[in-house]
Amino acid sequence: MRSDPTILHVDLDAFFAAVEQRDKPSLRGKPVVVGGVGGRGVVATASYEARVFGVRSAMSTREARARCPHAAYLTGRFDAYRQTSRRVMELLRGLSPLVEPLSLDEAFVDLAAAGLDDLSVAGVTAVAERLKADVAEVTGGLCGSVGVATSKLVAKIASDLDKPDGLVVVPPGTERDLLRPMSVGVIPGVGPATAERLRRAGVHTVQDLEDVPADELVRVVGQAHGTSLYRMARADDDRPVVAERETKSVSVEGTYDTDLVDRRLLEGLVERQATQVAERLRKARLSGRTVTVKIRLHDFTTHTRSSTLPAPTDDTRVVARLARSLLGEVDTSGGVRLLGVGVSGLADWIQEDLFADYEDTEQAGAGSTLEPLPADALAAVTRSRPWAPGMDVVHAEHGAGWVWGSGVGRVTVRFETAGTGPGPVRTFRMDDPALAPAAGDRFDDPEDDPEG
DNA sequence: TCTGGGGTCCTAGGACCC
DNA sequence: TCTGGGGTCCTAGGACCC
Repeated sequence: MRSDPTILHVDLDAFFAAVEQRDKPSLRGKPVVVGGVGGRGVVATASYEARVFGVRSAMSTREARARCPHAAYLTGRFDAYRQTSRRVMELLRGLSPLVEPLSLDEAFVDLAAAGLDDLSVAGVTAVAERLKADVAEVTGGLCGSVGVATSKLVAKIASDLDKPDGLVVVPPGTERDLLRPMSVGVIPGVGPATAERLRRAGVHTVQDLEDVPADELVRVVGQAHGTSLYRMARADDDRPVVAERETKSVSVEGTYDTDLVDRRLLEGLVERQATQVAERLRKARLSGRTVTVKIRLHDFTTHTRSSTLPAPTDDTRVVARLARSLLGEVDTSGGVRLLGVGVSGLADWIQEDLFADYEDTEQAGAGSTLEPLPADALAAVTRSRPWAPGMDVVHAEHGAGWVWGSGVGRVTVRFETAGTGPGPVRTFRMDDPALAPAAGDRFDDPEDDPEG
């Protein structure tokens, strides 16, 4: 916790709905609900006019319609939201170089990095007031609620206290008194499940939480959560504002209006999602090793199946083939309501580096000096693990490697050096096109095989 | 026909290695 | 030959956030 209130949290009020009302004057002053409008949609954001009728985020659209039939129900226009968000984030970065976006409509700003002379309560209040006016100006009239405090925890809670269009600065030294009477649910990370566990232990307020010893908290909610809660209960939070955060995973999922049973349809959908994920990976210049499919069945039970490749990929065919194969490991005969495909284990080396290697090899092989791929290279074929489900494993005499590209009469293999990641790329002549392996196939080194 | 989509982080068990 | 601990990686599931 800092000695001055230098952490600012901004949260744009009813953001998606506010953008819609800004862009469509006929919606101003009226209930607006943005979210899924299909049979299984949920509310992403309700305007304050709709909240009067009890419409809330995460509520099913069906229920929202029952509560507020006369609202305008809109699907999201995310490009517009992103554009507006970008303007706000740029504004914040003009205030301080240290800005941590949490989502399109929320960010922390580190005022200690802003070069301000006056970090008193009055000083940061003036800064926050000016910021709110600037937000309205760059967004075309949107409101943001602002909290300023000595920590992320308290700044975030403060921004929520006077919504909409709020401004709360918490004077240093008053944090614990502010939190004590509040429900434990105000602490980020305490959701319904944790709140229920705490309730059963007799803990309802932050004050109650303060009275629980650390080891008991760990027993009730686990190691990481318990130690963190022990500190949060005391407003003891020194988490820094972090500007850059690495992407850890990329995924696409979809919920269908009716439960799907047809295998061919499911396979087609999963392949399409795999294609979208791979496209997004390439666009972001990322590649990843672990492919996961997510399957939510008719009864809302959710299953995931994942498989990790020896090397990262952003290749549509590799992701699609693996995803389809993982789908096959789950019994979907009762009907599927949601399907998803994700890639994680993202690599710190990017596509550009691979292309550099690949193109070098292509040029090196252009003079028809390619070595033939030995006939026995394709002797053994396995269609299951350990390498990866759905991938053909082929054996070569040239060490362990992955087929990186294959074309007519030609196959390119990127070899691996055991344990150290990507190795050299080599291209071989493929004399029998019928045997041509596909990208993602693995060439295994027979000398590694204990059975010879 | 209650329950989105895109993420992050944690836990727990097993494999494997030293 | 047996016992054992620690670390890392992988997988599955779950809680949580906006």
